[in-house]
Amino acid sequence: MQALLQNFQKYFSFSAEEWTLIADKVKKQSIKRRQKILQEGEVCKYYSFVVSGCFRLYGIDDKGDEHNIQFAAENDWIADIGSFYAKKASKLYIEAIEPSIILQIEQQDLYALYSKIPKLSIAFKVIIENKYVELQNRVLQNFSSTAQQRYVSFLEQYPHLSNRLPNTQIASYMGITPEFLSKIRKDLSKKS
Amino acid sequence: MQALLQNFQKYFSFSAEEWTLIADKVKKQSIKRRQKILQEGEVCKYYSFVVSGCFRLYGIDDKGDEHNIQFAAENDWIADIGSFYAKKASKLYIEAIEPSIILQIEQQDLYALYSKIPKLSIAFKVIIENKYVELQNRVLQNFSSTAQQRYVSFLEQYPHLSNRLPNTQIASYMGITPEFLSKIRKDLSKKS
DNA sequence: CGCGACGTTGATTTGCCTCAACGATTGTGG
DNA sequence: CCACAATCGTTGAGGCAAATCAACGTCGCG
Repeated sequence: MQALLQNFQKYFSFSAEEWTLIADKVKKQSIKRRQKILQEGEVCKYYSFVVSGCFRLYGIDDKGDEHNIQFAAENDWIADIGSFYAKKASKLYIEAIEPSIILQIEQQDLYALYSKIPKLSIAFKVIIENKYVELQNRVLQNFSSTAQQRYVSFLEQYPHLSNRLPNTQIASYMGITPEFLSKIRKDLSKKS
Repeated sequence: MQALLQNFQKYFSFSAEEWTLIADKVKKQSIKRRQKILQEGEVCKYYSFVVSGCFRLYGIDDKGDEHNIQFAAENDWIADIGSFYAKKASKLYIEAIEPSIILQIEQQDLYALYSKIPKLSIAFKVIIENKYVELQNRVLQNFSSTAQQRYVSFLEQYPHLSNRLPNTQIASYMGITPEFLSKIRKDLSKKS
């Protein structure tokens, strides 16, 4: 719970009373490796804060291939935003890549807190703004760089992820096949 | 100004006093075709609401090629979110594709309004959530479909854009060359 | 131990790009 | 109002980045 508090206070300071209100609605969960906290067809009921471990948000296409949209490790948030806010059935999955501990808050509880603590809605606005900018940069990069360049900048941008994720997952995030990522890695090792 | 009010009230109802506060900070602008309201290196000072006309948000890569990130036509919002909130120099451009009329609000004015009218920050949170979901779907689609499939769904998803945008701009949005889009259009016309 | 996830390699194929050229349309300055 | 330039859409030949398919070795785990 301390982790959540510290993370929030990076953006905004909450009073003790405000903090009590929030903490009251937050539930701690232990999640096993490969366990899914969201499946296609379900409504995404929770916004989840990762205390420890690592998750991926992904979709499955018509051919049955998986495509990673986002990773979330320590101090990051994860949810299917579209499903969460519209209360619509999700087309995505959220799965633990490692054994993890998370804090979850339900949609209606979060909304209730928004009206009691306006600052909280701004905090969540900031969270999503940052994620939006990240996604936007990713779209731009996908359009303007080769897979090799994108892989190198992935390593630079997410060192805390790249040294613990299987290459299969990184390939899926980059939108390439694991085979091709393997070739990229080979080429890079030759160069140095 | 009526356009803005109607658009806002789709999400939230503001009182007359709240509305006065907001309207007071909003400036109307006429923008010519090809005129830029944001250039690389500038800080994005304004969140802009499109009353009439059409804009594109784009970046230029190392090779000098342009890549469209987003379009905004009537009743849509446009800004470089990253630059706007962090007050950092933008790497992007916003350009009018048609002669346009917009309503602009400055960053510090918007922030001041957030604290006076908490509902407003939630409204802007909703706006960005919707844009986030749109971007996320786009990333997924780019990974799982061919350019032809993506073009067909672009036509379906944005009929109000596809019938007024030059194909060059659509190609740039899709991340393909105009030449290849031309071939896709040819193939599609054969089929039907 | 045996199975499934993971990483790698090679041969072949394909989706899309590059470059070059050409009409048609638009728009703009003289 | 015309002439010329710029933008736009299209076509074709050739090339490259990445996918596909198949095979194989390794490792961790039930």
